[in-house]
Amino acid sequence: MEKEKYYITTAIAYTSGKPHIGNTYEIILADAIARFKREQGYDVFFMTGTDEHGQKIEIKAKEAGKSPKQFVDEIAMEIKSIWDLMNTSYDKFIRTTDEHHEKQVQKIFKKLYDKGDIYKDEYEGLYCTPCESFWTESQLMNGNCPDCGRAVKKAKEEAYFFKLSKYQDRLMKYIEENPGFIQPESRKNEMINNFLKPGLQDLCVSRTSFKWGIPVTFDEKHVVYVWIDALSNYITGIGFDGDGKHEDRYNKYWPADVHLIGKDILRFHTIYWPIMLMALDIPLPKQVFGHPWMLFGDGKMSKSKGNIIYADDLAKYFGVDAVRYYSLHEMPFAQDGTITWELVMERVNSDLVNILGNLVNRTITMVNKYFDGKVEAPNEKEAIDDELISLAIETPKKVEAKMNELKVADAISEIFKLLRRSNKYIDETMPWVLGKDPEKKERLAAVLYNLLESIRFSAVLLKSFLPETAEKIFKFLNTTATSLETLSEFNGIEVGSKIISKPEILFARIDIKKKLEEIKSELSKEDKNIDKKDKKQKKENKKEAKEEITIDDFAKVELKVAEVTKAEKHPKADKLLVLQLKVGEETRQVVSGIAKDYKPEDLVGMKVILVANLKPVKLRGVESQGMILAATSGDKLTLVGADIESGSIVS
RNA sequence: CGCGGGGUGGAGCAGUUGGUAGCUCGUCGGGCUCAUAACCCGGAGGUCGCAGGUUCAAAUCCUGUCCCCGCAACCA
Repeated sequence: MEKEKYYITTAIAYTSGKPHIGNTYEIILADAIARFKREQGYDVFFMTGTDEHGQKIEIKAKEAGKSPKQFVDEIAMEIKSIWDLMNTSYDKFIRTTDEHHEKQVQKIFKKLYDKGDIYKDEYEGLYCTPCESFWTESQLMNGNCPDCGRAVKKAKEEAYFFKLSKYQDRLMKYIEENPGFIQPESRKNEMINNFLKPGLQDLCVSRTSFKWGIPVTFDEKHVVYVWIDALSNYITGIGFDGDGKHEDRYNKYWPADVHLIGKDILRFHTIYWPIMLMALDIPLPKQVFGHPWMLFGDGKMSKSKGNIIYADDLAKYFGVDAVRYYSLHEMPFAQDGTITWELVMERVNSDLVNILGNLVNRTITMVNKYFDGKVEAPNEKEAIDDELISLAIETPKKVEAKMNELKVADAISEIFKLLRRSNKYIDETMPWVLGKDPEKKERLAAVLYNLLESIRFSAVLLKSFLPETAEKIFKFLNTTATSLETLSEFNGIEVGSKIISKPEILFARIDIKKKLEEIKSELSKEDKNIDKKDKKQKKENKKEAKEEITIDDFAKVELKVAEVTKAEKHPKADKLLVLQLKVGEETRQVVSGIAKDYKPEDLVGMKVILVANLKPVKLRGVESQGMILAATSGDKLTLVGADIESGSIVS
C-alpha cells in the first residue's frame, strides 16, 4: 500500500545574522509536526533552508570585509548547525545560492516574462546616492538615509514588474473556496480586507541597484528581487524544472501540504506566492499557516543587557529537549507567546522535572525495589486501574486530533494529563504499602505494570516533541514497542522483561536564582567580546575623510558647558540615556547613546559640553534637545568635560 | 484619523454556535514517604479594562471609550 505523502516547509531563514530562539521556534514547530506525521504513517518530506540574496547581505558582507558568498556560507552553516542542534529532522536544507535553485529561478522569471506577466517599467523610490540604495518612507531615519544619514531624493530605477492584478480575482475565489487555506482564520480576513479588496499593485521583481542576486538572463544588469527568488524555493527544492522535466520528488510531493511561516510574511505566501503559481500553472499549496511570534518577556531584552535569548544558549543550560518543550508547549496557537529565562526554568522544573522526570524515576525505582527490575504480569484489576488505562487509551486519539489542527501545544498538554494522572495513581494505590504485605504481591505487580505502560504510552506520544527523552525512556523500559500503533492495546511492555536498574536523571532540577546569575554573568561577558569585534569592523570600513570647513561653518555650532542634573535609562532603547542638563539658568533634555559606557548614577553632577543649537529630534519617542560631545577610542567612549561653571560658552 | 494584537483571580494563558468563570504556576493548609524537598488532596484569591445597548440570560454579540504592546527581530 502506498503511503500518503505530506510535504511541509518552513520559511527559509535570511542569512543576515544568527537566528535567535524566536526564529528557531519555527523550525522546531515544523519538526514536531513532521515527526508526528511520520509516526502517523505519512511519507513526509520536510524542507527548510536559507534565503541568501539581497542588498542587506551585500552590505553586511562588505562591513565584515567578506565576499557575499563567503558571508552567507558562514551564516548558513551557523543556521544549519542550530537546526541540527535542535534535533530537527528536515529532509532537505535548501539554499537560494544552490545552483539548481538559481537556474530554475532564472527559468521561472523568463517564463513569466515570455507569458507577459512580467514587464519592464520604472520603479520610483527614495534614493541615497552615496549608498546607492533605495529606501522606503518607513526605513528613513529622520527623513534621511538610515545608513549614512544624508539626504535622500526621489529617483527612478528601471525594474521589472509582476502583474499581480491580473490574477487577483482568481486568488480571491480560491481563498473563498478553500477556507482552510490561510491559517489561522483571523489572518485570512486581514489579507482580504487589507490587500485583496483595495486591489493589488503590481510587484517590483527585479533590481539594478545591487548585484548580490540571481541575474536576469535576458537583461544582465538586473537581478531577481527577493520574491521570485525566495518563494520559489518551495518547488525548486524538490526538483521543479522550468522546462517541465521535474524530478520524481517534485511530482510526488507538490503541492505542499503546509507552508509554516511567521505571521509577518503571510502576505507574501498567501498573495504573491499563489499568484506566481497561478501564472506558472502550478497547483497551490493546501495550507499556509502563519504562526505567532515568540516575544522576549518584558520587551526590554536586548543584546547590550546580555539577555537576548538564543536557542543554542538555552540548549547549553537546559538541554535540547527542554528548549523544544518550551517552544512547543508555551506558544499559544494564534497569539504571541513570551519567553524569559525565568519562565523557561519554571516550566522545566514543574513539567519536565517534577511531572515527567520524577514519575519515571520513582516508578523504575519501585520496580527494582520490589521485583528486582523484572516486569510482572498484571493479573489483578481494580476500578481505579480502568480509569488510568482508559485515559491512556484515549490519549493518543486526543493527541492526534490536536495535531491534525496543528495545535501542538494542546497535544502536549494531553500527554501531560496522562502523566499527571499516573502520578496520582501512585498515591491512590500506594505501592509502598502493598510492598510491605506479601499477600499483596499480585496487586503490586499490576499497579507497577500499569504505571510502566502509562509511561510507555506517554513516551511514544512524546517522541515527536522530545525525541531524545523518549528514546531514553524506551531504553529504561527496555521496550521496542515504540510506535503509535502499539498504543491501541495497553500491553506493550513485555511481561518477564527486565528494565534498567538505575535510570539516569532525565531532567535535573534547576536552582533558578543561582542559574540565572550564572547565565547573566556568562552572557554579558560573551556579548562584550562580540560587540568589540563588530564595532572594530564597522569602524575600519567606515573611515570617511571629512570635508574641510571654514571658521564660519564652525561658528555656526553653539557649544556650552552643561551640568548633568538627572540621568535615566531611555524607556524604549537600551543604548540610550535620557539626561537632564542645567545650562546656566536653562534646563535641557538630551538623549544620548552612551548607556554602554556610562551608568546613569555616575553621570549626575558631571559637566559636559553641549551642542546647544542642534535641531531637536525625537529619539525613540523621547525628545532630545541637543547633543553632548564625546571622544571615542577603540570601542570606549569618554565624555568631553570642562571644569567650569555651567552655561559657559565653548569656542 | 497608519496597521495589527491584547486587557479574565499574584504570574502565564483557555474560554467553540451567548446558558452556574476554567487550566498551569505561585500561595496557604493538610496527607504521604516509592521518588529529583518531589507526588496527592483541599482552601483562599476574579463585579472577565470601563460605560452603555441587545437578550430570560453576555467574558462571549453591538456601540462608544480608556489603557498596554508590537511594527519584526538587536538596529539607532
